[in-house]
Amino acid sequence: MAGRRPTVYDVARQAGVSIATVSFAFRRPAEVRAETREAVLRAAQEIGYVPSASARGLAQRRTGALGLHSFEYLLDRPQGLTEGAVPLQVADLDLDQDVVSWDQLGPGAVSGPAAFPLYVDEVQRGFELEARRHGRPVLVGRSAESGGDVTETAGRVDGLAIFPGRAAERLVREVRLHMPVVVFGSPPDDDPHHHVLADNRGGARELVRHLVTVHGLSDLAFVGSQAPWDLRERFFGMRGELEALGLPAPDEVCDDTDLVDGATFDGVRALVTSGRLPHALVCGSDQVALAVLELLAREGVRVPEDIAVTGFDGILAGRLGAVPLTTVAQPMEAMGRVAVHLLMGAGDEGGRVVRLGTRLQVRRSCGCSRPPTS
Amino acid sequence: MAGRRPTVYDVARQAGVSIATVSFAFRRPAEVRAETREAVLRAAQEIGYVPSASARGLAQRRTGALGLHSFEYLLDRPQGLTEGAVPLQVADLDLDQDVVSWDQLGPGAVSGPAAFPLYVDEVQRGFELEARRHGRPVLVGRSAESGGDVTETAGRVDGLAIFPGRAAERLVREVRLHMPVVVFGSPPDDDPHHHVLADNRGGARELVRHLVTVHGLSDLAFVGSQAPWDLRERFFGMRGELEALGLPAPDEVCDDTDLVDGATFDGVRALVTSGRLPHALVCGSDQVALAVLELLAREGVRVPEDIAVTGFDGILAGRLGAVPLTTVAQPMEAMGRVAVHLLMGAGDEGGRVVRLGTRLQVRRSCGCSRPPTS
DNA sequence: TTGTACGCGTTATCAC
DNA sequence: GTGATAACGCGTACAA
Repeated sequence: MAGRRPTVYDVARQAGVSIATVSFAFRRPAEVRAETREAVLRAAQEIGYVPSASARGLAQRRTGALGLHSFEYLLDRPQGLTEGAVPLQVADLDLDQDVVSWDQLGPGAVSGPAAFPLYVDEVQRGFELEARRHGRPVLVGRSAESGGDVTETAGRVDGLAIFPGRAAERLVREVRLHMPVVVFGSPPDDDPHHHVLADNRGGARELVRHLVTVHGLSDLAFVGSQAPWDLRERFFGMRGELEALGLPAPDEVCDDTDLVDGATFDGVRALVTSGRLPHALVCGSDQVALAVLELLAREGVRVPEDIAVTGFDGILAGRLGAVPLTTVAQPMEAMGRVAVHLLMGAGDEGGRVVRLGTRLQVRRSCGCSRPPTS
Repeated sequence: MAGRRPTVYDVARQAGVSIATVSFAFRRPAEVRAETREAVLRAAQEIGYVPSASARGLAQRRTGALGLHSFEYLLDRPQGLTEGAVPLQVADLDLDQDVVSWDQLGPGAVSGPAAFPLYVDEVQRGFELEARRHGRPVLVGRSAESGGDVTETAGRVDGLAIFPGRAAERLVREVRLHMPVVVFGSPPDDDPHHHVLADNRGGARELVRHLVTVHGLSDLAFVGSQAPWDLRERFFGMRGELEALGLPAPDEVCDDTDLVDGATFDGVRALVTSGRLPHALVCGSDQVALAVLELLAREGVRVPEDIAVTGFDGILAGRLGAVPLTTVAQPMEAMGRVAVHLLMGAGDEGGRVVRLGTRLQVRRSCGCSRPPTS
């Protein structure tokens, strides 16, 4: 297994040719005599030659790979929708047993509700699928919100898609990467990057229209931090639709909790204890909505009987709880695919903005008993 | 955006130092005078310097990344559990519209039942999480079952985990990669690779015990190709437990359909039309089980009233159908994490076998009405 | 502390 | 068709 990795020189010696011929045999097989080619390939096979992507990348000035970098705020527990989820500590396991029993693995081992793919994961899925269609390997990099790490990822790829996360929006705007860059869900400023985003305002408006016109709810409150641009857009969308419907719109969100470990949701909690609940809590994202559902359940508030709750994103976890979540779905796989498409478009010079439509997904948490769509 | 990428030479010139100093400023900041370091970093920032991983990898003889390569049989439609799923064709989209409406995206856009993460995806998730804990970027490569592509992935990483898929087992055994390698779910032969696998026999036995002792079912039939090693193990496990319980065990599977596009399941179909159904269909994997459930539903056979159906793996999709699937869950996230752990263990020389325990997940499809576990 | 020079394994441009 | 040989950008002895 170990030992020095064989190089073109080793193959050349083994086959009795020069390194140029070896390179040709691999890259332009047609321009090499058949027997020489055979000999080279056989030699390579025998000694276990694996071309070094580093050397190739250096010589060609391109790596051939595409990158996807996420800035994450829940760094080592992205798998947990709720607090307290402890990732599996592999180092603590005794792997030499005959069978490492399930019980030793703890909750981090299984696809429980805490292990569903989140927003980023579902977009990543589309990214990987599309990249594979182009024959490109994908490099997945993740980091906390410091800037250095993104160049770490960037150095390995020919094009990069970025999830700026909660607070890296400015950082991403400033970084200069000298390669095609796609930014997800971030305001399309005058930066040189491509932008792929969902129609946040439109989606929020459609959702609000449903709550108002179908369920007759008029007193809506928004839950979710206003730091990320897309959540602000959703709040604006909600206000815009309320006004368009002739209803009073709140000036502020009722709870701007940031979804970090141990988020308390004081605003929602205050509403509950005051006993003056609004008709609906419009949450800025599915993850926020799921946390709110959990909180309400603990407090004995029934959804949707006592109050409606909605999300935004359309992640799988929303379908699976005791109260399936009404939400605005983003076309996550499509967003990932579009990002690859933009990165592969060598011609254009960046700065494109692709806005994808959303779809209202009516489930139980808004009060619909027999959802028209699943 | 475009233009030549800045190098250490550019930074050095800009900062008025030598390239060695630039390199030091990044890699051993302590050994460089503070002001020089500042100057270098500022210069780098200004001109948008991104270190080339290719050059670095070449110089250090290691890339710093870990790889995960899957051989897949459903190459461009891994998202579909059923046939006919057509992936989104990004190239056909007009991305210059104000908003690309949802309807233009087609079914490939959304997390529908056809977009759930499959076995490979869930293991990959654990792999990525653990890799990030070690600060390693992950390179995801996928290919059909030809051998060349795996070296393509291998050339880019310091350690590689491989899903051999349906038929690449032998190929993987023969390839010599000169780096730590982990193989998932493949027989632990005398190859130099590490192996991470689930306790297939044990899991199958526990499942059969449940069917026999709790539900009183005795006539069990196995569904699923016997080409992959782990499916064979599961069939052996089933037979072993039946014999241990004093029941007759089938010599052969009742249907060895390979799960490819347009799989017909003639064996199952024959049982249905003959009217002589066994008590239970023990399927070799969840994906097979879900396809069988679909077939039975079309044929008007009720599950679990007319027949019990079980799976193996524990993928999310199994929880979500009309009839939630009783299955044997593998600790998929844990398997991914363990793989990284092994790849990072520089000391040992390969050939370790880690077998992880499974867990019976009782849901509706076996006939349990109020599942003891979710 | 900082600079010079060589090596890392490929690709590609030339001669032959 | 094949063989020398010069980049490619960075790390790092070694020298200064």
